[in-house]
Amino acid sequence: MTSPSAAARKTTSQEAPVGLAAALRIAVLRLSRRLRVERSDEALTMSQLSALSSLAHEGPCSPTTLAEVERIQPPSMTRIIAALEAHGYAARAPHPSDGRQSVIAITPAGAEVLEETRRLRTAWLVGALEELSPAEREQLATALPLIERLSNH
Amino acid sequence: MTSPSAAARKTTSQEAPVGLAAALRIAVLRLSRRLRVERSDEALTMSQLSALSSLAHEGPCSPTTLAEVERIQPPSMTRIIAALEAHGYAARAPHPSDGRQSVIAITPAGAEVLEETRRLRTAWLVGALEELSPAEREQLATALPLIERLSNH
DNA sequence: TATTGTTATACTCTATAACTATA
DNA sequence: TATAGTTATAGAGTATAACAATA
Repeated sequence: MTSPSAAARKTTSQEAPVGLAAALRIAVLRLSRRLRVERSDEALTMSQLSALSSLAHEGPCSPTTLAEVERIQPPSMTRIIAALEAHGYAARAPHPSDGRQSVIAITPAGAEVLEETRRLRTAWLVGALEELSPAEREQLATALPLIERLSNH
Repeated sequence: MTSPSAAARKTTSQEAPVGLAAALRIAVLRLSRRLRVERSDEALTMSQLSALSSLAHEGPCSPTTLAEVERIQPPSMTRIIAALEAHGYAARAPHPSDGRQSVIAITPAGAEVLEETRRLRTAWLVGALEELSPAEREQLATALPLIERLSNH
């Protein structure tokens, strides 16, 4: 299905939006493939960058909390944090009162690389977005919170 | 970044839509995670289903053509086709005039499972979409072709 | 020589199960 | 006993490099 949007649009206002679901699934798969390929720098992977971004947003928190925010399992987060620590972009401290927990915090280097990587990493996507018209970018921005709501369903 | 849409909207109509790019990247990563998790049946993976869908859309074609349509490298497509053949959902025939090429075609069983899996696989997403209003689904359907254009950039 | 496709290998991302340490 | 986190292991998905067969 090279262009599933026709089927998507057809069923939009119907009661069971199966066509829209199928088209969205494929569109998201393909764009995520492209985004993985188009990371030119080798510093941070997408998952690491997303976790670092969440860490900046949440403030210092436990690995489990971060796993919940990222909607992955704790063992997966263990590996991501290990990579961020190895790069010096996150630091671990013991929890003041609960010896089982760790507190993960973003480092100044992490905050710096986050800002810089955001610029570099999104360069391809920015280039692609610049080929859309302002009105089309507005349509995309309108749809983004809807996609976020789907992820939280 | 739990809700990047505010930043996204803010920069939408500016010349360099960096905020929109960053938000879209994260939204796509998270929704693709959810979609991977929410495949309850174990019959076909997302990549296999997408390839089978492309095969149905393109008609019989070579592995290289299919790899180009799916925007992955030929060795990756080799594995996907092998899985589809093992399931009996795709069949391989020699090219009539070029001995180097194979012609891959979807089988009746493949077409059947494609239709059935589409229904089952998208059940979660359909459920999520049904919590949007018809107007919001319309907004999403409007944005979908834009996402497709980004993937083809 | 150029093209098609496969095999070999490696890396990322993620999961579940089992374990340790602490509460 | 329950919770936080790690380690061990496995599987999907993808890539590059090297190869074989054919044009």
